[in-house]
Amino acid sequence: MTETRVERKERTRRAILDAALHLCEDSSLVALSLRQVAKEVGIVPTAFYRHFESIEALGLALVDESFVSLRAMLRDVRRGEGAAGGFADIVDSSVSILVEHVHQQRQHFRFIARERAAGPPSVREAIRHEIELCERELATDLARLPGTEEWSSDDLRVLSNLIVTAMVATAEAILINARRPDVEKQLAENARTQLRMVLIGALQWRSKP
Amino acid sequence: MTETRVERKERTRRAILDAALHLCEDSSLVALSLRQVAKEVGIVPTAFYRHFESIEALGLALVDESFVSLRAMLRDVRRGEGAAGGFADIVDSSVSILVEHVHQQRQHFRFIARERAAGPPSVREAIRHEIELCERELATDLARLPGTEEWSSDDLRVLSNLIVTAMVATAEAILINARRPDVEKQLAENARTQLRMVLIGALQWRSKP
DNA sequence: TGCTTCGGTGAACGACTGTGCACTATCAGG
DNA sequence: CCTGATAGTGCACAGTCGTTCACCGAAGCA
Repeated sequence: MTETRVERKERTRRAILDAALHLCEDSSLVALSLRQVAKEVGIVPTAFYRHFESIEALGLALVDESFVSLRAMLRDVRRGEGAAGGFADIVDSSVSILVEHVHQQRQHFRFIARERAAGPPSVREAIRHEIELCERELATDLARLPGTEEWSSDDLRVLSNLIVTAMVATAEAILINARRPDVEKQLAENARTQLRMVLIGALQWRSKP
Repeated sequence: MTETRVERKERTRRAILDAALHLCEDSSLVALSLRQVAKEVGIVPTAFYRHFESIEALGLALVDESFVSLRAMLRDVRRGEGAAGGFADIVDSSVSILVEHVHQQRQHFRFIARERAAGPPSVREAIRHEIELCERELATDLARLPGTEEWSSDDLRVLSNLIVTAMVATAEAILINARRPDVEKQLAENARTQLRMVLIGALQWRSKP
């Protein structure tokens, strides 16, 4: 025997997650049927229930998994910030890392981008919550940057929200234009310009007392 | 007789559009069935075909209709800009108009926000195209603002994209928090702050030669 | 007035949906 | 080694789905 029982179960679970991720590439979770997933995995429909209570539960598992990818990206971005010299370097490396991760975890980013707006309510809620956490983290990062010493925490959150929104939009645009390296290069350059514009504005900003 | 034949037909068509819009409030077009719509309207499923070739065609019609609402908003924004005094006034009035229109045309904005990411490919494409047109228009508006005389057209587009992205995100957030006036007020204030930050950055910006 | 056009009807089809239940085969632990 | 747990099977059920077809009745034009 080469596999223990829990290993086999985990393998099937993974196969289900992968199948769902694959089927979600050009549709949404709400238009996904249990039977499609089962057929893709190569199991009988009822066996699905051995692993997930419903498609919605599957979706929540995919949210968790996808945000592992996203957080890995944020870790890389932070490491880049530590190594980089000035603002320009931070912007350049951060966008490069974004582009790279979107490529490597295309399915996860696509899933988040789509289900954020279209998934079952609980999935939407979960994604919204995770993104809010990311914004909060970014806000504390921004607080450490020179020039933001006197900012109110509200303003930090607002700036953080703007940056996250712009980067999410960039990721979506990259996903739409996958397999078009020229367009993608332009999108990355645009994202860098946007970040620079925002940071220039931020450096001039003074919070109201 | 109170109604001519074309009037009756148009009335049914409207009823179908309204029913679809209503059913799309908490689901997506791809999870919408022809029979649901027909039942909601009060006609037999096959009668649907007298008005639309498919659900997808219905979606494209809804895109057209929704962007009529959105363009009406942009017209109001431009009128506000003409009347307003300085940058601060423009920002304040623009965001107010956004909030107001999102309320008045809740279903249309919700539809765009959702199907933009989750709709059938042709619907996504149509929405993407319309938003791009809006960005283009905003770019020409920005070109008329004092301080952007020396900007490259690329930079104008990039700034326009950033602003549109931020405003779309604001509209989505308002839709999520509908019926919570306190949250909504905060969101509007955040949007104003973001616009001010961006404009401050833009005023300092100099395009590369 | 008579004929045509056409929005809407109703039955029928084959395919697909989620879910329940009884079953089997196999691995893990006593 | 035997026994209980359990991942996966197979069948069945009642719905819903999109689409077809022949048909109806009233509006509109001649």
